[in-house]
Parts: sequence; structure tokens; C-alpha cells
Amino acid sequence: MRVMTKQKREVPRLAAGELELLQMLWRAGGVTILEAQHALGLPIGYTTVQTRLNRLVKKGVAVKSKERPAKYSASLSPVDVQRSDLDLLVQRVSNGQVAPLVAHLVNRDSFSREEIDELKRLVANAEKRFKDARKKSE
Amino acid sequence: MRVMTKQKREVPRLAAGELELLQMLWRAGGVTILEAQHALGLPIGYTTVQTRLNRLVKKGVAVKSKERPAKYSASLSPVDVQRSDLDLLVQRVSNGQVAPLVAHLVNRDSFSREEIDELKRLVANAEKRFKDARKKSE
DNA sequence: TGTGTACTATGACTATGGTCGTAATAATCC
DNA sequence: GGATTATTACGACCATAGTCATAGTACACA
Repeated sequence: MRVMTKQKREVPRLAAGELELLQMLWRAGGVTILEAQHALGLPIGYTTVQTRLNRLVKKGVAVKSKERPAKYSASLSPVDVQRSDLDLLVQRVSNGQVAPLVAHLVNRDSFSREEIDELKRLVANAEKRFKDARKKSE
Repeated sequence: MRVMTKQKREVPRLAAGELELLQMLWRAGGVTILEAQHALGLPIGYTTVQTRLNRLVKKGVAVKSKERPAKYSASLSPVDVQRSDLDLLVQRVSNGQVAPLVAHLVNRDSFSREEIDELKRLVANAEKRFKDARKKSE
């Protein structure tokens, strides 16, 4: 059975730059401050990275290990942020309507054979869910 | 031939609250400060709305008319913001890959018959473009 | 065990966005 | 024209994010 495990914590609002740090953590895994600084590849100082990482920790979106050169890692999966980003975006650009947003994305650029097949599969699944739901409710 | 018409102006980074104002302008059209305040429906003061609107103007994403009760309107279409939001999001959540994002959206919730048809149409168009491009390049 | 290095904590400065108060200016009307 | 009202300009305050310098602490090892 499918228990909709309610998210205990809301994803806090993250400014663009904070997201950037978080992305780095997703890519690089558990990193020390020094490694983080290099992974970012930006001309910003060591203590700047330190402060920003600590602020992420204080916000609860990253964790810091106890070891001596402490390792920082994201305590939030990309999916979590994706979800809230998407919620926001869907609300923002098409007033809660998902289809127009998908239209935008699909018309936006071109796809490979494989991607097109993938899209077809997705739509077929959506259709199946639609029919199933319809059947169940009759 | 497909000329990638370069966007002349970058959409400036807009904080969440600024977007909210902009959305209001899209919905309500050219509005006075008072109308904007009402349209927002939030418990924020008149001069707050004034300041925020003026900041949008200074950023170039809104314009202010010369009439005496000045009318503010967005100088940026939703599409512009959608595009840059989407660029950002696509980059953010799936590293530039559009298909996974579409997958997220499509799996995210359920659709009506009409929406499903619309999605099918979109995918068919994408496929047609794919074939045309293929034919042209042979 | 003392000292130099690696790491961390702390505080400070700046910019920006959200909030407003108040002063200045323009329009209205007696 | 002068008083009243509507509109605008201006500046201020606070919170937060980005930036860093510097002071403090722990570790290694001579």
C-alpha cells in the first residue's frame, strides 16, 4: 500500500546563489570547504565559501560532518528542490496549469528519436492513468 | 534556416516577490498604484507598492506612463520570463536535458481528456520537426 | 611541550528587497 | 489665490545574502 509520506519539512526559500551552492554539493558529494571552493570554480574566497555553506547548514538544507576537515553535503535531494521549483514555476508561468508548461518545453527545442519515444511513452502512461481513474470512479 | 536570434536584453534576476508584482501587472494590465495595491490583495501599504513598482521600472521590467495618476505596466511578456525561468530550471533540475523535466511534469499529476490530446499533438509536432530536420540534412 | 600550520568561529561590511513615513509637488475647488 | 486633497519623490529601516578579515582553536611533530 502506498502511504503518501508527508514531507516533514518544507523546502526553505533559496536564493539563486544558494541553489548554486547546493547544486555543487549534489555534483561533488561530501566536500571540505577547500574542495567546495575548487568545485565552484568561482573567484570567491575560502571564508566566503565557509560562511555560505554554514548558512546552508543553519537553514537545514546541508549537513556538516564532525571530522576534522569537516565535510559538507546536501541534506536535500535534487528531487525535493525540483518539486518545489516546479510547483513554483507551474504556478508562476501558467497559473497552475501543467499542460501549457509542457507545451513550452516541448516546443522549445528539438529532440532525438529516443527522447521522442520517451515522450510518447509518458503521454501513454498519462492516458492510461486517466482511463484507470475513469473506470474506478464509475 | 534556423537563425538563433539572440535575445537583445537579458531578463534581470527577479526575486520571488518581484515576480509576484510582475504577475499582477500581467493580470491587471496598466494600473495605478492604488489599483495595483488592490489587485495584489495583500496587507501592504500604498507607498510600499509604489516603491516596489518603481524598482521594477528602474530594472526595466515595467514601464510607467506620464499621465497624472501614472499607470504601470509590464514591459516584459510572461513568455520572456517563462523562457528564462525555464532555461534556469531546465539547467537546474536536469542539467540541460528537457525530456526528464517533461517527464516530471507529466508524471506529476493527472490530466483531462483534452489535455492528453494536447500533449499527443505536441509530441506529434516534435516528431514531425525531427523528421523534417532529418530529411533536410540528408 | 612548545610552535607552526590547518581548520573553524566570529564579526563586519555591502547590496538588495520588502516595508514604510514624511516631505514635496500637482490638481481641485471655494 | 489659498486651502484641501491626490499623487509622487525621497529617504529610512530591517532582514538576508554575498563578501571577506581576523581571531581563535586543534593538530602534528620536532
